[in-house]
Amino acid sequence: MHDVLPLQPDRDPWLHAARWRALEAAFRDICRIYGYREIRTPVMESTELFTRSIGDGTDIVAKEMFTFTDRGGRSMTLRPEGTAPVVRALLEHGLIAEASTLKVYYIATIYRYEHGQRGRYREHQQTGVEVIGAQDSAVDAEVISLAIEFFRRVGILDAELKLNSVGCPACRPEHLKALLAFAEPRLDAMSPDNQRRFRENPLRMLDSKDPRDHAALADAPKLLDHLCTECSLHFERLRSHLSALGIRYTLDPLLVRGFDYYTKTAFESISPQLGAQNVIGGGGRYDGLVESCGGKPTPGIGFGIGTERCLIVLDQLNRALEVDDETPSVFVAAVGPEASARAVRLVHALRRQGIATETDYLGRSLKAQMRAASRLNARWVAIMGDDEMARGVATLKDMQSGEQCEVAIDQLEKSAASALPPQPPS
RNA sequence: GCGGCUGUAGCUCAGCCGGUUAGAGUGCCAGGUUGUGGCCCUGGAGGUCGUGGGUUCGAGUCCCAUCAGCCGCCCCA
Repeated sequence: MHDVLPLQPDRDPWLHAARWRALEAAFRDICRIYGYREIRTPVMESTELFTRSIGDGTDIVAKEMFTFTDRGGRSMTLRPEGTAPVVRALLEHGLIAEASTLKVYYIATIYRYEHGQRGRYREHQQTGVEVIGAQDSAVDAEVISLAIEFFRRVGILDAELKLNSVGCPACRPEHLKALLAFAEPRLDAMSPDNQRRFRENPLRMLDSKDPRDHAALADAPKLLDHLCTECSLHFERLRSHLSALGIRYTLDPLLVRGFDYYTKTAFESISPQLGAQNVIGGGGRYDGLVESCGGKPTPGIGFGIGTERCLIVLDQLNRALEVDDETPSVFVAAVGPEASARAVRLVHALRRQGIATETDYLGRSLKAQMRAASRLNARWVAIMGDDEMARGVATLKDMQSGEQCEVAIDQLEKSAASALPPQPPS
């Protein structure tokens, strides 16, 4: 968990709220271009939604959920992922219709009970999309290209795409049988970790980092070699779409995702900037999920992107997102009680005209106020002291050129645009 | 959930084999300019030494616990 701050911290620029706004704006924009609409769902759901959809045996369900019992005795869980709640909401509101396609995006806070470290937080944010109702591999290509295009736009230029197919309920058991048969006689040669995986999650044996496991399983049966004709065809078409779009990827037969509901297409984007937490986005197809949530059999596909990880990658790459302007146009510097009282009205009048205006409330010296204005990068300072009060004017200083002139306060309040000197193109 | 490292001023960090008033840089405030920013000079404020116990005549320093952060594993965004 971490705070997102109003000013840019020296050490971790990515904690600056302005960067979060910029990244979210870029995501919303790319979603608009691709035709996705926003959905927002509650942060907590019935626990059963996740145990049913993600799968009992997965790490997330087994040990990473924030679960509690509410006063009515129901088991509730802070959402550990974005897809299941979206499917639940769309079903509940009857938005999933036959022979139609629904495309949504979300920006959501996600909770996982695990040990934090850089890039991995118990509370973090994911942006994601879901497409419900289409099984065409062209949709897989669209979803992947949306993610890639997002990375490109925000400046994550080193993202690598890994692709795999995890098959479907028709072909997966075949492969699993073959894998178990292959692995069993070799168990003694493998690491304790992999002996555990053999029982709990055999697919994960394949991407072990232990050299012993690598050697023992080098010739293990690959998922891709056991795909049924439907899955195989789907995968081939997706690959040809991706190459048509010029999207580069590496085939990773060992890529396995952490949720049980995935079928066919699985993909991940990784960035070498991140160390152990190098996955910045991942997703896949889930053709059985809608049905298991109580709907009619309906295909679906989506992905999630980690906001924190993207922002950290950008820090590492030393790339600054273009953030919105938070600098004031005018800083009103009043000296003395009479001028300060008058300044309250001037500040209000300027703001009414849509001019970003700041002022000082500490009764500091003019020098200190000038320094504050300079630090805020204010374009102009309106100086009001006893001299000015006596004549109903303010001294207007151009902080770039250092030139100053006098302007009637009344005029500033009525029409500041005409009173302020024309702004030179910056 | 497992293993390792680190917690001293707002920030980045010094602080010797335990020794008396805990330092620097930067930032902040003020003055030098009796009403004018950025540069420079001078001064000032600011610290429960993460927290709680223990050892000791004496603990920022050693020991234990705890919390937080970081690195790796597991897993994942």
